[in-house]
Amino acid sequence: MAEGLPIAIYSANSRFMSRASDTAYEKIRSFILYGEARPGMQLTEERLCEIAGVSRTPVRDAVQRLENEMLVVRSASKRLSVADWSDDEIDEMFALRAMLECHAAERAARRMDASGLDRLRQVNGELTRAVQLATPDITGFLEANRQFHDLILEYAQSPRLSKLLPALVEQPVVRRTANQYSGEDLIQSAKDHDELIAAFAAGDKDWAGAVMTSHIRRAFHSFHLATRGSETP
Amino acid sequence: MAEGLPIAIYSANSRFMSRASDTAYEKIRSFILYGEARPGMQLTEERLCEIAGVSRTPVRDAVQRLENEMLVVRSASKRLSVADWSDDEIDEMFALRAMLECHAAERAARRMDASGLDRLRQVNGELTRAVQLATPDITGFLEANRQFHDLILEYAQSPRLSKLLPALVEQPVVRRTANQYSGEDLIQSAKDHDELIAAFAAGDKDWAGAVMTSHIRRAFHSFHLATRGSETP
DNA sequence: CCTTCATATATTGTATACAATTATCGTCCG
DNA sequence: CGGACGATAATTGTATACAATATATGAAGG
Repeated sequence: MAEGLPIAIYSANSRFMSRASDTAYEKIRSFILYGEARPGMQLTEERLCEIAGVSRTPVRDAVQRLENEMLVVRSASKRLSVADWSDDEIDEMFALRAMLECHAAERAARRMDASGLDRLRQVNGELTRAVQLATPDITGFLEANRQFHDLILEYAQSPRLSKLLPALVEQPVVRRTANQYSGEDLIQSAKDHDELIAAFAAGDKDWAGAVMTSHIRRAFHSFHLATRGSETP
Repeated sequence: MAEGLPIAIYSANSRFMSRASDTAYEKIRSFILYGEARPGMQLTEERLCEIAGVSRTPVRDAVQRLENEMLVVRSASKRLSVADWSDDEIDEMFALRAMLECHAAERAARRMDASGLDRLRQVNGELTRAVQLATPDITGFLEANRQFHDLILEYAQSPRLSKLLPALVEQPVVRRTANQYSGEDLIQSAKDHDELIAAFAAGDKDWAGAVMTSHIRRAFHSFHLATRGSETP
């Protein structure tokens, strides 16, 4: 991190990584999230070495990280496989995420300053631009969205939270949800962010927390609708 | 685990561990929590090898786990040191723990069965016996307390939660709090557990959640009083 | 044909040597 | 005297060989 102190990392992948264990982490993660990996598929360390192009030592390092994020699971006999989340587990991820992001927003509301507000406004400006196009720019939306939530986590100033939250914001779920968003949903997201900024500017932690909670829970229900039809959870 | 499936592990140390990386984890953890380690003290992998009596490979494995629990921290230049939690961080741990244990209790309330209730009653019987002695048996209390909360986590049936919670229940804090407990506080703990069991028996998730929240927050305030005097957080 | 057990194979776990990086400390120059 | 620079030592990162463990295979016995 540039500042040299514990800073929020919302997404699991921070920017500048050069070590073999980091590239292994990135490559294996991509293989699981966007590659040929399928839920439940077995993984051997040797296979992962081929994918990552490094030896087993850094691969094992990367695997332990992925295990913590529960992207890979380890059987009783220590064999690895790609995680296969049940519907209940995904619901639980959203529920936990809603709680923790609400808490983050509350803390951030108490610690926000003018510079933070500026940065939030700028990022949400980009987000708004991305979603107001004739054909919304989903990738641009996702990146700005990540930055926005990352900023809040930074201002929450809680190393614990910064460690816990990333494990609950898994890209496959976020992406699947975003792809199903209607243009209207995306615009509502931008509006939520605007309201969050207003709550931060007012220093009203309860307001900020409430907006964040409904923001996440709306995403939850969009996801539900998109992946499982209209049954209410 | 006996059942062979993902089961809650409330305390970070499960029972039967034989591999070098596991013994390394245990030994280093004890060194930090109960040994000569001091907050901020620098650690080298070589030194940790001596402590654990194994080579660097399993030590590095153990260190990564301890890093996740934030018992050790890594500087920008990758050097290790014993974590030094600020007051705010400890407060934050209690706050997060209260949220997540409340959530666990709510889930457990929906999933509790007769066998679970029996097991909870038995464990809390042991806890009650330990605290009703003329000179309370703190170690016995801690062990029964751990088992009690562990059982709830097991019945919450949330692998995510089982992964997140242990990082928030660090023994130094628990122990320091317990040592400061008055006999009356300990007896109140046993009563809280009785009420939790009642809530579970009734299948009332809101009741269970509320009791759990006040249970944790009382511990928080005992801790505050014991370590920082009467200032209200 | 099914089960049991021993052997072979695959896979994970550990130690160690070496490479890369970072800190330390003394020296030189202003 | 103080700060920049460079050599040396300390520390972490990676590859690889070997050990331990788990799974698969297949033959023998019922």
